[in-house]
Amino acid sequence: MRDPLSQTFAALADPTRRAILARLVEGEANVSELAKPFLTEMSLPAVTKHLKVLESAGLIQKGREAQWRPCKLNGAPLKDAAGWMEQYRSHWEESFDRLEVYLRTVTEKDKAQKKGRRRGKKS
Amino acid sequence: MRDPLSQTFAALADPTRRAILARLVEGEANVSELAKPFLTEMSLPAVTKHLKVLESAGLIQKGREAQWRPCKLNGAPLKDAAGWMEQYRSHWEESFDRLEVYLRTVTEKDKAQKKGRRRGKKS
DNA sequence: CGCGAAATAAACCAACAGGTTAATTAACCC
DNA sequence: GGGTTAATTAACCTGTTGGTTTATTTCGCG
Repeated sequence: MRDPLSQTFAALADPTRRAILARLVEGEANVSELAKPFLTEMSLPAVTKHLKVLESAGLIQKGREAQWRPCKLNGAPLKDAAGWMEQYRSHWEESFDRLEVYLRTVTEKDKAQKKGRRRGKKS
Repeated sequence: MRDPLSQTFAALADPTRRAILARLVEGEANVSELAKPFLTEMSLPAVTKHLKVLESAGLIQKGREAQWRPCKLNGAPLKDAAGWMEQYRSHWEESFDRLEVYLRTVTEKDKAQKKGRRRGKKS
């Protein structure tokens, strides 16, 4: 049993699960509705497993309504994940490396060279 | 070989690797410096492997200086990760569920007026 | 050169992830 | 009760992860 943050990131580290979460933004859906887009690539039990991963990471909550299991998104764990990332914002928001920046300007100059005269410096 | 986003999240889904990134915020460090805090829990080759995961996820860059491999943080991949998450901000920032909101207001009223009028109707 | 330090590579292993098929549970409806 | 649908469980398989220990590479230095 891992720590919650690890569990959250691990749950997000799969495109199927991310797609499920994305679908869930539109609103609740039961298992077979969620599974529909994936049934060409994988079986229903496979989706069930993905849902179990999401659920035990706390990213979704599964209810029960007769034979259906309506799933809904729970964003709470993302808060901690985003919080952890926040600490690195300055490292991605620009110029996380002077050399990188230097190379970018050089590249732009190369491209613009044929008639270069002060092009925009960031696309 | 997975898609970049999955790779990024997978790399973050381990506390050792997150700790290494956190350390790297302070500045560059070579492998044995990075490994030092973990050598009670695991061997050096284990750390090397973690670094390889981080590197192939693009989260660090490893240079070479004589027999040292100075590692530096590269925040770029976190940008996409944070970008993906952004879509869910409203779901964690509050009121991702009406019941939740309802309960919160109830709680606030409880705290604020210490003599409740109209308590919750469902447990 | 030869030694010591930094780091990686190789070979191996246990545990887990992600998928399968087949069987089972649970609920509805006639 | 029996059939149908929704979903899960069970048993199984394969590839990957995260760790180990041992050996090897690469460099600086006296």
